Amino acid sequence: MGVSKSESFSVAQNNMANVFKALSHPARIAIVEYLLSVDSCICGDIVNELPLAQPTISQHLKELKNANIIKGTIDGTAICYCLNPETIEVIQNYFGAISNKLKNKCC
Amino acid sequence: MGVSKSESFSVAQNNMANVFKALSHPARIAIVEYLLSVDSCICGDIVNELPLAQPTISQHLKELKNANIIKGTIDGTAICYCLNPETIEVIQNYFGAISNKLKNKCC
DNA sequence: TTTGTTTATCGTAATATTGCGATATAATAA
DNA sequence: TTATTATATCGCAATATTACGATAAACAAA
Repeated sequence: MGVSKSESFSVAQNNMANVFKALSHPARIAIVEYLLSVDSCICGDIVNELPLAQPTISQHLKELKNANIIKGTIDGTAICYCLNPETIEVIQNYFGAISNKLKNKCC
Repeated sequence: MGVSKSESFSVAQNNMANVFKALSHPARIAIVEYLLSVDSCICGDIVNELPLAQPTISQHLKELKNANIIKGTIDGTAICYCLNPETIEVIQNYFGAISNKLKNKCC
């Protein structure tokens, strides 16, 4: 027991769950909001913004990257992280469809 | 360590993270999609739809309820679950705002 | 080359999540 | 009352997540 029975669900369901899992931690929400708040994509000072150690931030960034929520491009010594509009759109479309179906229901 | 440092983040950030945490498991995505697919709100047969035991489903429903993603109303012996449009709207607005801000950025 | 800067990875302790059998609770039916 | 039905809770084992110190890797500057 204790194993998530992901094989029992569709690939699409697992994909959506993974995107939401990446967003299921306040630190990662804070990272997303920080990336939105800065003008350019010259990041890397996230460590100075959040009350977490550098390895912890690096780990959170990795999870956001794996879920395609952010993209990282190498810029000399630093790495430039920014949000991936494609994944934001996927999420928007998912909830847009839910919203439309909900309108035709009794609830 | 291993404690999620949620006190270090804003209430709003924690709230959004909690909503996404509720959606971060394929079984809960499957429950949401099932609730959308049935015509009425007369539910409770989710146990027959998903390959999980009744206590497990009950636990997943509790998490969706705690995150205000679904509502349950008592209907005799059964309980009628349905999606909560308010929370769906909150999520839509969140990504709508992200999308708008992203349009004005270099990425 | 050596030094400094930036990010990633390893290892590990603390804690949280997942799944389910057993059991409890609550309401209806006989 | 005693079933029956539907859902919730308890308790526990297996596994996953979180956080961070130590360290590595990659690159630029001196």
